[in-house]
Amino acid sequence: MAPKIKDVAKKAGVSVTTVSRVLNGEKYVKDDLKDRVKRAIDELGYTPSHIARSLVRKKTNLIGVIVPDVTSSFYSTILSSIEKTASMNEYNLLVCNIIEDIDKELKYLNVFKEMRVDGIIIMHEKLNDEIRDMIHKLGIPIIFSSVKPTEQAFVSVIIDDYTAAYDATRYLIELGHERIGFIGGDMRDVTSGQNRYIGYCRAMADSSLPLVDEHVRFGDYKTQSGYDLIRELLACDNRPTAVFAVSDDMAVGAMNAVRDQGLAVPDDLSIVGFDGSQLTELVRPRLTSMEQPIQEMGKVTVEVLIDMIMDQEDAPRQDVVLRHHLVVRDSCRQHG
Amino acid sequence: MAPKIKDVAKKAGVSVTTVSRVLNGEKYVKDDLKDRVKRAIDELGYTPSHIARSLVRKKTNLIGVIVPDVTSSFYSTILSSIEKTASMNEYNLLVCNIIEDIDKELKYLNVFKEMRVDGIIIMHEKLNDEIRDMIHKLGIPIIFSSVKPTEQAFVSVIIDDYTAAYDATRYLIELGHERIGFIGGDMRDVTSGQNRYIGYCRAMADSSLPLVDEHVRFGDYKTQSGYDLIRELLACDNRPTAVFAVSDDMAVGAMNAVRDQGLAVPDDLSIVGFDGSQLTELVRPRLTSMEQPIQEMGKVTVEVLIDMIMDQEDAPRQDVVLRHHLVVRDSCRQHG
DNA sequence: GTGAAAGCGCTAACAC
DNA sequence: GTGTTAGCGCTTTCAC
Repeated sequence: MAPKIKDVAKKAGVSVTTVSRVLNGEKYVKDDLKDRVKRAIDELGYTPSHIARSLVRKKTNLIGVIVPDVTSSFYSTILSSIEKTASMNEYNLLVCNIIEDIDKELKYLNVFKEMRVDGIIIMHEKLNDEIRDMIHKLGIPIIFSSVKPTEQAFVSVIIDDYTAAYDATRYLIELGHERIGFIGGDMRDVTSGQNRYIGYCRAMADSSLPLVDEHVRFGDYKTQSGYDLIRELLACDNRPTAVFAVSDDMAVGAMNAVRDQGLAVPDDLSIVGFDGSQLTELVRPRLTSMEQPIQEMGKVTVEVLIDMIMDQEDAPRQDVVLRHHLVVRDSCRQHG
Repeated sequence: MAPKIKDVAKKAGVSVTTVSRVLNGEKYVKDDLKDRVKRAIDELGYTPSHIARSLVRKKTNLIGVIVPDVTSSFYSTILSSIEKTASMNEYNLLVCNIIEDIDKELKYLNVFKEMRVDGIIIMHEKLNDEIRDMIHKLGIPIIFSSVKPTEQAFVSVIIDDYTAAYDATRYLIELGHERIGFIGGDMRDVTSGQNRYIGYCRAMADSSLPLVDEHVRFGDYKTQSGYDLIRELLACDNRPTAVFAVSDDMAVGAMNAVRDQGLAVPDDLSIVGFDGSQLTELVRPRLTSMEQPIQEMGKVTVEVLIDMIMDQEDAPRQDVVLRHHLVVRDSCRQHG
């Protein structure tokens, strides 16, 4: 069995308290004792048990993270930033990949509770009643990243999705496009579904451009859905000359569909994506996209969460709204 | 504070032992007591502390995972499969994303030790002496996934990289190509560096095709490196008509470089990738690739690791070698 | 069938 | 400065 603190104490000829003290860097230990303890620790290859520590300290330094899909370019990037920031602050991650499996999410939420994680990060907004209920009862600091659930009580780190979508659409309008299609997400999602759709609508209306029902389609943010939806758009008579897709994955699917139909981006169709994921630089033509500050979003999420964890007062929290910006690449061109 | 087993016992009017018994599904409890306990648990919203349990059971149901880069298409997919399998078996994941940071890896290995994780999964083979030493001393079951370190003692779940590379090269040869370039990985890596290179060399030699130094380049598996290396290849006089890249990421970088030079895949250059990641279907032309059974690899890794964890005897283990196969898509064409 | 009590490995009063 | 000891929340002999 692994050596315990008692073994170290015996070997160093001191009490366990003293060992505990040098372990925790307290000062009230004479140098020679400290040295003896350190030597004993080295010789025994002793590593304190985080389990036992957590039990008495009532703090695990664990953060539970619920990710919709780690294989997505957007989420894996934000996860990587979360992990980096957590690690720098001595926190460790318990990762749950839900893939739209509500049972799995509930199960994990329960695991997080059993594990007594110090905080939880959630990156989706498809909260059904059961989940919402569970979250409220948990009594553990929770933060949402990249989404803002309807409940005002939850704190989020997000961008202004409405304005970002408005700006993206506006960009196409300024390029001279008038028939601009929209490839949307799930309208049950407020942040990434509704807000982006409304931003698009508003930009169109503000320029007195008509909203054509046929040019507006909703999917699930994924490549395949972008692919399928664009084929529908292309089949319209009087098809759009430009399209705004609410995720880069969808935009890439759209690009592929255009190409597979023997047409070209941006000559036959201009496309602007959303997220600013790695994909934008990976495809040809490179994808113009409304960029979310993904790295920063992950970083800030963890920092605010740790703040919440440390805060005894449980002070009320504001959402953090980060800045978006359009990165122009090669997937759009001037029209007419 | 969260209710504890004692609170449940009091509320149900039984001893903590009895509560513990119904918690752990033992049979020697009368039905009416069992009911009372269950009701008390519900009313209190009691969830047993995994921490306290781990302490006494000496089992955490935690698996530490060391991933080179979660944002890579290959690793995020295998991670997702690992997470799924672990979760199904009641194990949770502590994820470490190292990004070639050896200090971070050492730190995490230490965290894994402190946390008393039940097992560790490592997905790279760049083990320096310090890490190797640490791993040996750990005394925790360890398994390598997708790589096989030099030490025979470590167990791995892999494909036969040598033969896979041989087969990939062979495919290009059978298409009539004779000047076949190679875009390799890090030659310090046995599995994905050396073995794939040797497979390529052997396939060329077996067909009496010359190995042209200029046509062989080494990088770091990433898109950018594929991009840069292919530009070098294209600059050669008598440039290759086909290229084998040892990762899909590199292959995609290569495709982009070809296109950015005003050339076309596969007309001017045939490209075969390696991994069978999601990227293969995302790019145009779609990428022909030597596919690793990524999902299965993750699944088997976890299953074997759990076997090792459960096994008191510490029985010697064999590596698991899974089957590779070439998936032909649109990035290669017949030559001459 | 059920409960009392010891102990898992550690920290933190409290005493000296 | 250092050591004794009482828990942290649970499981598990061992008695009844």
